Order: sequence, then C-alpha cells, then structure tokens
Amino acid sequence: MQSRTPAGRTGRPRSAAADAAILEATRQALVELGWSKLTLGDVATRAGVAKTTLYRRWAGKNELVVDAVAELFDELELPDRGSLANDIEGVVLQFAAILDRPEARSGLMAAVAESTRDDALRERIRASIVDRQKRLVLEGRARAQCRGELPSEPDPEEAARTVDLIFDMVAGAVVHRTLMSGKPADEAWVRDFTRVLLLGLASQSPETP
Amino acid sequence: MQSRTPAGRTGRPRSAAADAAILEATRQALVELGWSKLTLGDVATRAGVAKTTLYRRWAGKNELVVDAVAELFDELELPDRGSLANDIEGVVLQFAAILDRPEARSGLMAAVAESTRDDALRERIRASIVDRQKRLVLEGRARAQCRGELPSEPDPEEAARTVDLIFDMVAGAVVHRTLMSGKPADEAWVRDFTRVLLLGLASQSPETP
DNA sequence: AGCTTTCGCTACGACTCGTAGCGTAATGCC
DNA sequence: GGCATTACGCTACGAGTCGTAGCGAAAGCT
Repeated sequence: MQSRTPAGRTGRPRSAAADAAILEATRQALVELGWSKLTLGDVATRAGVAKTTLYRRWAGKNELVVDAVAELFDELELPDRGSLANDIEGVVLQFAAILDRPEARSGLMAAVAESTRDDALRERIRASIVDRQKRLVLEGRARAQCRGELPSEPDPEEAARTVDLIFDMVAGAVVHRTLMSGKPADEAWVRDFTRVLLLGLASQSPETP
Repeated sequence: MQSRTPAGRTGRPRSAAADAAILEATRQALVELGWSKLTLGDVATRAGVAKTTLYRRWAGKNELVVDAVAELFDELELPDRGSLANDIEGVVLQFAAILDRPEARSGLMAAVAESTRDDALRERIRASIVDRQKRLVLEGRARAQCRGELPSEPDPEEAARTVDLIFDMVAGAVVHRTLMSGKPADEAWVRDFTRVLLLGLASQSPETP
C-alpha cells in the first residue's frame, strides 16, 4: 500500500506488525491530537518503532494519514435489503457511522485539504477511499435496475454521469450534514434524504420540459 | 470580526488597513503554499506588518484562515431568475465558482478539519460561512412557495428540517463533486443535479408508502 | 500638554522537522 | 554454516517555526 513490498528477494523483510502498529497509532494520535498537532515522532513513539522506520515507509504526514484513514472504510458493504430505498439507507448509515469517528473526520478532511495542492495525494485518496465508496453506488444501481426500480440506461456515457451525480449527492450530503452543519445523520434524517433522492431519480425524464 | 474593536474610546485605534492587508496576504499565502506550509511569520511579512501585530488580533492560524476565507463568500447572492430551477442553478454556479479558487478549497477544508476538535472554531465557521449560505436556501424556498412551485409547510419544525436537508444536499453535492471527485461543477452537471433535486422535492409525500 | 493603546522591532527557549551515521537483527542464497 | 543484503533501533544534527516578552516610537482622544 504505502511502499513497494519490494519483491526484492534478499534481505530482511519489513515487519508487517510494524505497519499495523503505525497505522493504529496514527488513528489514535488523530483522536487525541487532531491533524495539526500530530507529529510523526509522536506516532513513532506510540507505535513502538523508531522515527526513521516511519520515514522509510511513508513520504510524510499526508500519505500516512490517508493510509490510516483508508482502513476505516474497508468495512463498507452493501447487503441486499430487498429494496433500493433500504439499500441506500443502510449504506448511508454505515457511512455516517464511520464519519462519527473523530479520526475519520479530522484525518479525511485534512487530507482532502492538502490534496488541493498535491495531485499525487489526490490520486492516492481517490484510489484508496473514494473509488471504494463509488463501487457501492455502481453495485446498488445495478441491483435496483434488476429489480425494475430504476430505468435502465442504454447510453454508457450517460450512465456514468448519472452514477457520478448520485455518488456526489449521497456522499456529499452525509459529509456536509455531519461536518458542516454539525448535526447527526441519524435514521430520521437518512429516511428524509432517501425519499427526496429516490423521488428525484425515479421520475427521471430525458430532458427538462 | 476577529477581535473586539474594543469600544474602549481612548488610545491609538487599530489600523483597518492592516486587517485588510493581513487577510489578503493570508489568501495569497494559501494559494502559493497551502494550509500546512503557511506560517504566520510569512503572512505578516507579506502584509507588511509585524508578526506580533498578527498575534494580537488572532488567536492562531485557524481563526485567521477562517476569517480570510469567509470574505470570499460575501459575494454570494440570490437574484430572482424567474423560477426555482433557475434560482438554484444560479446560486450553485456561484458557489462552484468560489470553490474553484485555491484559497477557498484548501483554507475551508483545513479549517473544517481542525473544527472537528475545536468547538469554538466550529462555531466561528458556522456563524461566518455556513449560516450565510443557509440564508440563501431559506430565501429561495420562500420565493418558490410564493410562486407555488413548492408546497407550503405549516409545521415550522418540519419546515426547518426540510431546509436543513436541502441545504446539506445542495452544498454537500457541490463540495463533494469539486473536492472529492475532482471534477468541475459545470453547467451540464448543475442542470442534471437541479433536475433530480427538484423532482424529489416537488413530489413530496407526507410519509413513505 | 498628558494619557492610553497600538505598532514595529528584536530576541528568546522550546519544539518539530527530515536526514545521516552507526551497530545490530533477520532473512535468502550458496 | 557462512555470506550478502536489507530492515531496524538509536543518537545526533542544522534548519525552521512557534508563541511570547520587552522596548521605544507613533497615533489617536480629552
């Protein structure tokens, strides 16, 4: 993930336990200190490794935090709950639960802030976090089309645009609700949100009247 | 804004020109350096003031950047374009234009990240940035109800929830599109987004079937 | 005038950064 | 077993930033 497990055959291999300890220590430090007060020296001490070991594996604070936060999104799943509405509500509640964790809030937002001036970091976030979420939208949409809950889209380009739109609307609304408005994305809110979104998607017309 | 213009009548007054120069220098430094590499000493030099002057007015980097970024949102307006759809498209495009500026992207996101561990900072962001945007939603909704484009909501509590929901959906989608997906919120996207949102809002039923 | 507050400047200890060097530990290959 | 190779822990280092203190000068008010 963060560095080539160099397939170089000879020599002492890198400790996988150290990787796990460092990422866990990073999340713990994010909770206690937040992004700006987090130092790599402190993370190394918490993880029980030398500071130099940390620098050998990650280029800097940005990359380390992205990897540490990305693991939080591994648990995202899309179980079949029978209807598109239930599927959406389920995954949105999962997403909201992750954003409830302090290490996800400060880590993700700070990384995104830095990525506005670092293309490599932006790509890293996209590959390890954003795309993983987006896949759920793709899967849920396909499942809904099989059920006949959503119209099938013949044009692949148009379909991709629609998926992008849905993804930004869902994830954006949850993030904004949680971080900007500072209110919980609880079941009542998720129900209201899902209703508005689905009504908008179900009654899609090819063009505005 | 950032410090009491102390109403204490006597003594040398604080230079308003220094305030403007500092905030402008902060935005410029955000563009060139980004959040993490921005130092208050550098901002002071750019603004032509002493570093101590900066510390006398702002508590730290967080507060300074919030004030500097908040000014960018002053230009948000809601001209009457004749229909709710046009009103929404107009204000979303304005919002997207602001988020196109590098100082808004990195500054706002970094401040939000820090606000997850600083309640006072969160409140500052809410008062000087978020609430100002939310007022536009309130105004646009009232205008649409006068036109008959949206059903009027008798219950004030329910109305407040709906306004919150719309606000998070609009602002969240634009922010996510711009910063997470890394794609422009151009006219084509805004048109698609507005259509889905309005269809969802227009066909509102009191309860899910 | 006299009083009050701000301003620019300098200096300061404390902290973090990222790197270099060294000796040691763990593996693969012969 | 011995050897080459790589990772590890540790220490030390110059550079840079932080936030504050102290000083004399400047700018307003009465």
